[in-house]
Amino acid sequence: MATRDPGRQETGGARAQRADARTNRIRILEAADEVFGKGGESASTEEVARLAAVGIATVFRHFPTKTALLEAVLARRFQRLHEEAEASIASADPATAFFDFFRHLVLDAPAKIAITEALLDAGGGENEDDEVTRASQRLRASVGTLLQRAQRVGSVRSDTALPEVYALLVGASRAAAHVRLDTQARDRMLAIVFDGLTVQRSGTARR
Amino acid sequence: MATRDPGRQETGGARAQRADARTNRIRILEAADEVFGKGGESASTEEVARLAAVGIATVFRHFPTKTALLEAVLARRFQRLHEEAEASIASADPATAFFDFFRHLVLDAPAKIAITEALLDAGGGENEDDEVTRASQRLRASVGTLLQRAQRVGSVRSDTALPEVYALLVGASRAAAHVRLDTQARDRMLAIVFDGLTVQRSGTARR
Amino acid sequence: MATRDPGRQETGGARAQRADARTNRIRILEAADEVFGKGGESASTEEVARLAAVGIATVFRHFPTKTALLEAVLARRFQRLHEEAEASIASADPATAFFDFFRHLVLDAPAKIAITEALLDAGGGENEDDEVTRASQRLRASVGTLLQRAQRVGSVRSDTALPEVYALLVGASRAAAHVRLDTQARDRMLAIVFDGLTVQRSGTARR
Amino acid sequence: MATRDPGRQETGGARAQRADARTNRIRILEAADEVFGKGGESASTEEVARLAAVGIATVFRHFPTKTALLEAVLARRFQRLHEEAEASIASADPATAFFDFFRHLVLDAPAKIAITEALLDAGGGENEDDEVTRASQRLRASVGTLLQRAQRVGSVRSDTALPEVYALLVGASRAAAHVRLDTQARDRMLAIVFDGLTVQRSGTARR
DNA sequence: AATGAATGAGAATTCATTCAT
DNA sequence: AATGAATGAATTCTCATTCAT
Repeated sequence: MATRDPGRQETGGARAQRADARTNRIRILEAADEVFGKGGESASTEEVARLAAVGIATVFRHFPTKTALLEAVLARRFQRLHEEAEASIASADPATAFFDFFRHLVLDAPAKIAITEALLDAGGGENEDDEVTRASQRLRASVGTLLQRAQRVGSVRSDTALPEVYALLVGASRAAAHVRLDTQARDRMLAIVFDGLTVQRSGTARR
Repeated sequence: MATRDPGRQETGGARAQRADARTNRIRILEAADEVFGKGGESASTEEVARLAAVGIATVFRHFPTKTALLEAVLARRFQRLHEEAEASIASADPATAFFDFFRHLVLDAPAKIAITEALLDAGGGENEDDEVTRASQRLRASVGTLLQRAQRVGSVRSDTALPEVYALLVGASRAAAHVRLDTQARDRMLAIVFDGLTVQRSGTARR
Repeated sequence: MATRDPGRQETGGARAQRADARTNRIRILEAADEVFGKGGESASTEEVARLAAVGIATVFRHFPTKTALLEAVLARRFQRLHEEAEASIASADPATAFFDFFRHLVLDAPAKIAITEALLDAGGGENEDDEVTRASQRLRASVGTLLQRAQRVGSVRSDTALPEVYALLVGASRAAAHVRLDTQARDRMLAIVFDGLTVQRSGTARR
Repeated sequence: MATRDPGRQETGGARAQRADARTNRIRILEAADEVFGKGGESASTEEVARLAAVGIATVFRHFPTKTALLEAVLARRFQRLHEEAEASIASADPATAFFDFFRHLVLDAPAKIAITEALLDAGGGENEDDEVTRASQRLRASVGTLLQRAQRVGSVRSDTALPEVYALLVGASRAAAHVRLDTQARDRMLAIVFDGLTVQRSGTARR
């Protein structure tokens, strides 16, 4: 199904083939992202192959097990979020950067449910040394940077740390993804969290 | 396979047959709660049977499909939370009732991951008329009552409504269940949310 | 579910019970006749119990296996047809008796598909010595008598014998039961068979 | 499990993969024909796989449901009979063609019980638009042609039509398949039917 | 490197039959 | 004698993974 034009191999055979393979790899990853995004991890690998328009064996050539494929999808998602966070860090003032990234994640969550599913399961103190974990930790580190900078300029209360902020980010995203919220309710939810992140003194009487 | 332990009969022969069935039903539900709690809905019914120490057919006699079993488990969870919420309403002052129930849910979440999974997926505007939905809506209604009472006494800001509060409840629970948080981080997370729920004016400059 | 009034046992305990049992036996047989008639032998025994309004265990008490139940149903059907055939023999002139019985079976077949199913499978040279076989052979014998008498008065050609006549009877019934035939076509089918049974010399040129 | 006998490749390597699949498909169909022929539709798909010497999943790859497999078997049977009928039409004089085809079906029936089972259930006024129905109707149409031609040359009485003739064909076949008939009885049965089909005036006095 | 066919290990579900009351 | 619960074996179908081309 993939172009296997023999003529192309004449000049730089191996390279041509690899380009082909790389194309397929990406097609498969994108298909997998969509399929697992919709059907959860219990969606079938065959479905991925179909959407990617490659044979099932090709999927397994690129990713030796279904788990490997899932991990690659996750790692890619983490990587992207990490890059977005890094872009935020580079481009904007600390407060805007932090809150915008937070809001961005929450707003996008319903469209990419599975992303936040992934975020959840690969959050904090991992131990495995695989690509997913590393990508997840890169993202976490970026969020840490965003947080620190916002705290340094006084836009986020100083008596809070990354673990709970990350947890809130994850939780709010998942909530937005699963619970049906209209635009205004979602904004109000964010307002609550943002207010809570801004307030200086922790609540008094309520317990 | 079922423990036909004669010792069990000691409490009174007459209650036997029917009681046995009821016992099994509960054993199955509890096994299912645990199995689906850990493995998600994709865990196998056979596993449930094994844990409940009954034959597979017994599971299907009590719950004609896997879906029915899942729904029974969910409904039971919702019902319990609903009862806890109602107890809160009855027993405590509005502010304590609301915040304690919120905290209670979040603290228990890690131990009962699957509960919050369930909360997530069966949250808001349902349409089906099954037992799960009704149980879910009863819980939601209880939370609504808790919220209103806390607002009436001024312990929760008045410019917020059930949808986002419920979403936050769900989100915080899930976050606590999945992301590894130590006790202090968890408390700080709650502090942020509670502060956000307490503040009267929605934040100004940050956006 | 069946009346288990202990008071009734006082006068002639055993007898009373048996009457109960006999009633149930018949209810079960009738239910089985209907259930297997519609769903074929692959219909479930539980369905029979439900229709008979007895517990499943009661069915198995009366008929130790599903096969036994099936056989009892069959035997009963054969027995009834046998009785009808015998009644024909007793009451009518030989020609009418034979052709009417033939037609009667064919006309009734669509309503009682399963009867003819049974007829088919238990036709000729049986060897087992069970009740079904004996009942089947009684029916066959009756048809034999009907045939001989019709032949003796010259209404059926003399160069034909029971096996093929019985086969035709069975075949025509099954055809009428399964193939959708309107009334006229059914009559024409019978006319063909009856003409064939009447003609004296077997066809000449056709081959 | 599949006979991956290398010897089979001798005819030409290139045709391999696809050809293997086609071979398997046919093997499965033939196995299914036999298995369902003997055990009826309630025979198990696993049995078919075993007889075809392929894995169970291979059966389901070729025929996605058991029903699909059954239909394929039926369609194939109808198609073959249709082709035989067409061959008759092409090759022989009308009377011989008609009566030979009729006899042929009846003689073969005992060897292929299930064929006549199929004939029975998929005979006349169908409504579904699947392959089985179409194949069945092609056969029926062929028999219609055979009949008309035989009528046109006066070998079959003119006051009869396809429905009852088809029903007789089916009925005689089923009878021959199930009721144990020796050769002579079978011939006499055919003689009766053929005589009935030949006679011009429908019977007088008998009723 | 890519493909589609093949495969066995489950998974849900049904059923005849047995047990305890 | 009657009942309903319990059971394991069987059945249809799915899926990740391997093979041969």
